[in-house]
Amino acid sequence: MTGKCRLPDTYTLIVAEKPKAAARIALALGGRRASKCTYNGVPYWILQAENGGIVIGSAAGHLFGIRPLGKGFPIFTYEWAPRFEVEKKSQHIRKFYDTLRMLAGRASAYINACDYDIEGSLIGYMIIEAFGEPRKAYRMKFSSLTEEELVEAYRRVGEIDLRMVEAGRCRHELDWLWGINVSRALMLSLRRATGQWRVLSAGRVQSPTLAAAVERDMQRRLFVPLPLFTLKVQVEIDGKAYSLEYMGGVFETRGEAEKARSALRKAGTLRVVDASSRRMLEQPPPAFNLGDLQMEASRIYGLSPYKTQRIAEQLYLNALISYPRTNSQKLPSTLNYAGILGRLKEINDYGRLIDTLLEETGGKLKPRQGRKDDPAHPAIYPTGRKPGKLGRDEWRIYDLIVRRFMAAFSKPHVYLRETVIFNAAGMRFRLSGLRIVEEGWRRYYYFKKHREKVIPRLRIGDEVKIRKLGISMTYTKPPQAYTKASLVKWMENVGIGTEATRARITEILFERKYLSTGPRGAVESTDLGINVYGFLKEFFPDLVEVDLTRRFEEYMEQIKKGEVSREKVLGEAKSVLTSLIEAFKPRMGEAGVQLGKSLGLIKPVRKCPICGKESSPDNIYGFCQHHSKALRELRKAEAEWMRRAGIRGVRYARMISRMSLAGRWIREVAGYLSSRGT
DNA sequence: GCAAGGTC
Ligand SMILES: [Zn+2]
Repeated sequence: MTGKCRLPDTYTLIVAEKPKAAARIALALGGRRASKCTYNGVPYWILQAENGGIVIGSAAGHLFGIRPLGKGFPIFTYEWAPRFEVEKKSQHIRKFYDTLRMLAGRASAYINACDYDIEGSLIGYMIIEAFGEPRKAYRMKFSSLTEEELVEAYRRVGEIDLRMVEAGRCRHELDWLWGINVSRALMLSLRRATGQWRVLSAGRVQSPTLAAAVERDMQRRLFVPLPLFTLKVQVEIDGKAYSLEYMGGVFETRGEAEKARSALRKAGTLRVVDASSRRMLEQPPPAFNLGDLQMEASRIYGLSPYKTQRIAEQLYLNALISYPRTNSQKLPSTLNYAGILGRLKEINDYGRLIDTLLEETGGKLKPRQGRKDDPAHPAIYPTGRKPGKLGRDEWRIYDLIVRRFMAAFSKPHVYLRETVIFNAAGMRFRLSGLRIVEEGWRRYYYFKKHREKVIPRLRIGDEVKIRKLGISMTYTKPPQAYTKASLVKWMENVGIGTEATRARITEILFERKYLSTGPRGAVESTDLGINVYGFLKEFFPDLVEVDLTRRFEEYMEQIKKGEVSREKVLGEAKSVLTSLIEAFKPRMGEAGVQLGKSLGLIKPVRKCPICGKESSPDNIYGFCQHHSKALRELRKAEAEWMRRAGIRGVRYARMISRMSLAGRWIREVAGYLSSRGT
């Protein structure tokens, strides 16, 4: 270390959460006077201010983690230790750790400048506690990394936020206590019953997510479609055929549909009672937050949310896009939009499009802002830096972000919704057309298809002849399957996990083989998943509820306000866990047998003739519990099928067994019954 | 080996 990289005799060490933030802080406080240095490849900055030296170093997220003290179950003893000692995969942390230790050794004061939330407070404090002196610690508070805000935050640097630190520690420790203990309960149960060891897990975020996925999949597997009838009316206008939509919806029974059809047949013609055209505006979508990006990448390219996230993180590290782990749909007003668009013009694909955008807006660049916000980061936007060679999927994600950014400045998409309403025999029918007036933002972000449909001009009083008239039988539809992306969206909507963890945590459920994906990315539950969910609901019901996160959040708020101590909250959690575990222990083996059976490790006493799993004692065919349930659902729906369509018995069973809309267990049971003629 | 949360 010579010259500009020699540490000043006295200096304040500013600890940032990540190198990119450290760079922004150095730039804001020192401008060109800040010298960038490296130690083991980790950057830090030195600058001389009026009131002494400043050194800016960086963490890389959490440098400390929890490890158990001792063995066994339950386990309530643990300690905080360097991350690279706790997790093998965290070796890259070491060089950040070493650099901060080196920088902290000779500092005379410390400023925690990590993100202003409980995690950031903890990250910075643990470093200062380990390498420095908490008595000389201060806190910088800011919600964005703009120069003005950083300068102001430094000027107003305050006392260290010990309560925030306590809340952060408490959150980690609570998650650890619940997660590790209940995961061990699962694994020990299985081992007690089968002698086998296998990784199983449960946690505050993953388990409610498992519950949501299993519940939805069960509804689908047990779904019996019911018949519905609609009128199919085709008219001829100027020699062209058009299909009309019956505005009364659907008929439940064939009888009602037939009555309507004969009335219509008698009328023979339809009279136009209303013809209108409505101008519709579709506002531009706001710039992406991570969840929206993951949803769109899944919808358009079939990319999993985790893959999308990893790509976005890489684009961010290559300075092509802003910070991606954000919930915000808002672009900062301080951003130089014209500058970014000007640089994006250099990229072939966007040159002409950006010309159009600048012309269209007349240079007035005001983005559409979304509703969702984030305490520390704006929506995702391109930096304008020209990308090198990107892979196919990398380009796709980058392109989505750029186009969505452009679209945010554009005008509404305008179209005409044309509607003609017909009447005959007291029934109403509709013919709808769509004409695009102005492409607007869809010119830039064209991934949502909008099809034009031309319909003839008609006036009130016009009569048209019915050309074809029929009844078609349709069916009620099962609830939509989750995809990985919609499961992540579900987590976002109920407020569990964070941008950084949601996709990763859903992947854990697939890794554990609790869930799998079927056709078109449909999330399906496995037998193991269903049984792990059953286990948790029975012995640790708190853990499958989203509400546990709400309770955690309330505790953290109370700790932040100083209304309750970390020790008190942890003490309560331990006592709740202790009593749940005491109730669970005597039934550990029995619970393990269920898990063992779901994995095929324990032979059933009596086999379900359909799937070979353990028979349910109350079922005359010897079906397992799932197929017994399916049988009950099938019987329940039979009366309804008879009433609506006059179908029952073997014909009913045969029909259902071939319907792809019917749930899998339902089809299997129907197939079994129809092959036996019952 | 088990969680969830930071970031590389
Ligand atoms: Zn079965």
